[in-house]
Amino acid sequence: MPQTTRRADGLTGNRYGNRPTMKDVAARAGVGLKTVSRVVNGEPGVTPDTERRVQEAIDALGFRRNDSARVLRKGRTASIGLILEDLADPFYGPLSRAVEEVARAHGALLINGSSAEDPEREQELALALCARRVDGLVVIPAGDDHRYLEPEIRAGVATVFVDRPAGRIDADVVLSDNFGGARDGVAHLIAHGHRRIGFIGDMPRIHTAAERLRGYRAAMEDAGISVAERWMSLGATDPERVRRAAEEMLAGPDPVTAVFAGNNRVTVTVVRVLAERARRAALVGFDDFELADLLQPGVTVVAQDSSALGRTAAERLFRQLDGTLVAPERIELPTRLITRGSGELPPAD
Amino acid sequence: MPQTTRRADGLTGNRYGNRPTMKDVAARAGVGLKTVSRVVNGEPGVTPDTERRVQEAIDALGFRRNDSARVLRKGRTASIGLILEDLADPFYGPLSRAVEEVARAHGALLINGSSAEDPEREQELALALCARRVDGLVVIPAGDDHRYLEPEIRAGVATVFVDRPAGRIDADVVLSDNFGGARDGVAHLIAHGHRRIGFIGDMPRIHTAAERLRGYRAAMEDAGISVAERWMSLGATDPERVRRAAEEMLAGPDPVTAVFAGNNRVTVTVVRVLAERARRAALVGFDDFELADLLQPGVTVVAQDSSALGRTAAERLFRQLDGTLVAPERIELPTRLITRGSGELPPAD
DNA sequence: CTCGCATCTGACAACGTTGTCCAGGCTCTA
DNA sequence: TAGAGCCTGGACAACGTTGTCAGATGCGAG
Repeated sequence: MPQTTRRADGLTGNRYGNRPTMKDVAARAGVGLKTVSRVVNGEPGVTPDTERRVQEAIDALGFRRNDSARVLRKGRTASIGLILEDLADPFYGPLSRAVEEVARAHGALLINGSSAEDPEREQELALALCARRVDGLVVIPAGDDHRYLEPEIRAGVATVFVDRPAGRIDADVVLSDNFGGARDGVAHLIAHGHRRIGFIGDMPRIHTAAERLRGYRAAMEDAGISVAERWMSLGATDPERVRRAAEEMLAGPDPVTAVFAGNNRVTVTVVRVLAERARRAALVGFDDFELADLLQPGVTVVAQDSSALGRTAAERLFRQLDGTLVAPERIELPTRLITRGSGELPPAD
Repeated sequence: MPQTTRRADGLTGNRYGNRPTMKDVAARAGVGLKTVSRVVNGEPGVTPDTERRVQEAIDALGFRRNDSARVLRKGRTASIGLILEDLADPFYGPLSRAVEEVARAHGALLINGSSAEDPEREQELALALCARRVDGLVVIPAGDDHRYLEPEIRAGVATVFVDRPAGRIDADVVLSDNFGGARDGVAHLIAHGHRRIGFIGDMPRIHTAAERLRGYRAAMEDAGISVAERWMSLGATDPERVRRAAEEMLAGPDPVTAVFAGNNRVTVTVVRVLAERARRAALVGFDDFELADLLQPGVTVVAQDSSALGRTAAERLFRQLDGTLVAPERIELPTRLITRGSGELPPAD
C-alpha cells in the first residue's frame, strides 16, 4: 500500500491514483476547506469572486468530490439495490428499467446483481449491498427465507419484494395476479371448447409457478373437469424437458387438445413443438414476448406488466424512505389476456 | 439531521438508523476496536476465545461493516460501472450479464445506468459513478466526445468502451466487425441473385450505423452494382419511419427485391411489412433476435455475440486494473451469418 | 525466580467530506 | 464616528473503518 506523499505539484498523493481533494483545491484557490465544500455543493454564503477562484482551481486540478467520504458523513448513499434473477431474461429488462427510472427521478443510482436463482447468492448479494449502505433494496427473491434481512430492515434499509413474496418475514411485496391470470387463460381455452388441457410449469416451490398451477386447477374445477395427472408437468423448464413433456401430453390415448404454458420460456419451446406437428393444438402462455403476434398463428398470452411491477415496487420503496409508509402491504397487479389466434383454435379431436 | 446520541442500550445512535459500529461491538465484547476489525476481516492474531466473544457480539447486535468507511480508508471500492443505452433492449441483456459475471469473478459489484442514447445523460452518469469512485467504467457511448473522462482516466479509473468507439480520446474499445458483417450479409443476398438491395439503418452519426452502411456500399461496389439513392434509408429507426421507408423502396418502379436491415429493431419492423405482402422480398438483418427461426420464413441474420462483447470488455477492464495493460487497443470481434430462409429467397421480379 | 521472546491486543492517526461555531470585516444607522 | 448586526470564511471535530506501532501478557529457558 503506497504511502501518502506530498508531491512537487502540490497535490496530496493518495491511493486513488493521486486524485486531488478539497484540501488541494482550497490550497490552490487560497481559501479554506469549507469554502470549497460550499462551492461544490452550491451552498450560499460565498461571494461570486471567491466562487470563481474556487471553480478555476477545481477545473485546473480536475477535482471530483469523493462520494464515499460524503456518504460516510451524511448517512445516505442515494443509491438503491436491485437483485433479480437474470439480467439476460427479457422479462426483467423492462422491470429493471422501470426501477432505474424511478430511482433516477429520486436522484438515486441503481446497483444491481443477479442471483441466478440461487438463494445463497441472493443473500450474499443483498448483504453486500447493505454493507455498501444502499438506502433500499428491491428484491426478486430466489430463496424462501429472508430472515437474514431482518437486522437490515430494522436498521432502516427500505425493502420491497417483487414478483414473488418474501419468505418468513413481513415485508412489502408487489406481485402479478398469477392465480387470476392463469385461471382466466385456462378458462379462455375452456370457453373455446377444450376439455383436455395440459399445464407445463415450473417447480411449485417457486411461488409464481404454484399460483399459476392453482389458477389452472381452479379453472378446470369451475368447469367441472377433472384433471389427469399426465396433463401436468411441474419441474425444471429447460427446453429438453419441456419438449418431452409437451410431446408426451400431445401423444398417446386421450391427448390434450390445448396447452397452458406457465412462463415465456416454456411458451417458446411449446411453440416450437407445435410448429412441428400437422394438427395444431391450442396454446395460451403466461407472460408476453416480443414477436408473439408475428408467429403463425399469433400466440395468445396472459401478459403481466413487468414495467409496472418495477415502477410500483420502486415507488413504494421511496415512500418507505420518505417515511410516508408504515405497515408492509401486498400489492397485486392485474394481468391481461391478449388474444392472437393460438388460444382460439378449436379442439381437434 | 438527527444528532449523534448515546442510547440506553449502549449503541451509538447515528444517521444509519442506529446501526451498530465496530466501536459498539468492541464495547460489548469487551475488546479493542482493532480486534473487532481483525475478526471481521479474518486477519490473523486473534485467539479463538476472543474471536468467539467478538463474533457473539456481532451476531447479537446485528453488526455489518460499513463499506463506505472501508472504501474511504482503502481506496478501492471493488465496484465497476456500466453505462448502456437501454436496459430493456434485449441486445444489452446478455452483454450486461456477461459484464456482471466477470465483475463477480473479480469480487466486484456492478453499478449500472442507462443513458437513453442521450450524451448529456451519459456524461452525468459516468461522472456520478466516478464520484462514487468506481474502480472502472464500461461504457456504451451515446455521445461522441468523451474528453470529459480524461481527468478520471488520468486519476486511475479503468475505462473500456464497447459497441462503439470513444470520441476524441484514446481508450480501449471492443467492437463487433460491423463493416465486415454488413458486407457479408449483403454479399449473401447478391450471391442469391439480388441486385436491387435496400438498406435501412440508423443515423450515420452512430458509429455502428455508419460502419454497416459502409459494408453495404462495399458489397455492392464489389459486385459492380451502383446504388440508387432511394434504396437507402438513414435516419431514426422508429417503427413508423422504417415502415414508410420499407414500403417506399418495395413499391414504385424499380423496386428492391431484398432488404438489408441495419439493426434488430429495424429487422422486426421490416418483417412485419413483408408479412403483409404477397410477394416476399428477401431479408437479412443485422443482430440476431429470439424466435427469428420460428417466423415464416426464418430470418437470416448477421449475428454479433453480445455476451462476448461484454465479457471481453470487462476482462480488459480488470487487466487494466491489474496493471497488466498499457496501451489502449481496439478489438474487433467477428460476426456470424446465420441462414434461416429469408436471406435465401430468390429475387421475385 | 527472573529474563527474553513471541504472541495478542489496543491506542491513535488517517482517509475526504460536511456540520458547527466563531472570528473578522463590512455596512448601515444613530 | 461609534455601535449593532450581517455576511463571509475558516478551524475543528466527527462520520466508521484500517494501518501502524507500542504495550501487555504468557510461556519457556536459564
